[in-house]
Amino acid sequence: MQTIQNTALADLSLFEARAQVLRALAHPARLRIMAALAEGERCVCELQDLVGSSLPTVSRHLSQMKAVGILACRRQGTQVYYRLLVPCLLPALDCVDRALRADSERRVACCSRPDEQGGEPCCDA
Amino acid sequence: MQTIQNTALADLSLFEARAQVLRALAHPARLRIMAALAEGERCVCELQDLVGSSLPTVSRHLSQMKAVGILACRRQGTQVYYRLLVPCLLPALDCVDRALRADSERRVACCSRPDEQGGEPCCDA
DNA sequence: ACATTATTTAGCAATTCTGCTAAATAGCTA
DNA sequence: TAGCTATTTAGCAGAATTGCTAAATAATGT
Repeated sequence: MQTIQNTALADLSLFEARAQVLRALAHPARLRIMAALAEGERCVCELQDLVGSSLPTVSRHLSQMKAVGILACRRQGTQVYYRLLVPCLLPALDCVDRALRADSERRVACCSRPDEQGGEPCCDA
Repeated sequence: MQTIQNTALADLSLFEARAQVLRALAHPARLRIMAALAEGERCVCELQDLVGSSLPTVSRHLSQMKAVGILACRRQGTQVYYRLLVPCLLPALDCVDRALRADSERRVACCSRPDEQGGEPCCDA
């Protein structure tokens, strides 16, 4: 019997694990941190300047990313330097940007009519 | 100047917009849906069987993904078929899987010592 | 030991997300 | 029109996330 879920789709924990990684990325401050770490390791205080939140908040963002294995850190004196462990995430985020561009073009294409005499809805239901 | 148009990603900073797309992915049910739609469009009822939640819940997951522009839908009779709009997200998710594998290997490598006489912490602080 | 700097942890209030049921809407057919 | 199926919307309660301040920990130097 061949249902939709007989490939990798049936594996429950895989999807949960993927979701955890994505949640660890899905925050503007954490994405800002990712972009900074793309250029090399940074200590927590440098990252605080970047994201502009309180230091404990930045520290927790870093912990969340470290907990799912996308960052690592090393201590040097009193400072802790974080670095990116999964470089392929950067091109993956590029795809997110492509999605954003495609979406905004689509909105312009279907919503920019001078007068609104049209009967059908702007985008598909 | 822009029309008021609905939403989501139009007037946000780049990092906020990216985060919204990632949040739209960061749920096991939605990732399951993504995997199914990788093989072609599916109607809502098929996807309900796949994720096993109530129909309204599945519908809302789909709306969330559509709101950020990664899915689109078309109506055929009483059914609504959803499809993937941003195929490059699939290899991007592969990178997430690589991150997961790397993380689990790292845990094995640093935590599997027969006896725990070691003084230093298992992984870096 | 004490002080200083850098970072993390605890704990709290506010917000957001999730999944449900009930009700509304959309399209089809008799 | 009414009746039927498929889907969406509304509204609620419970859970998770966020950002803060205050307190704890870590490494270093006096």
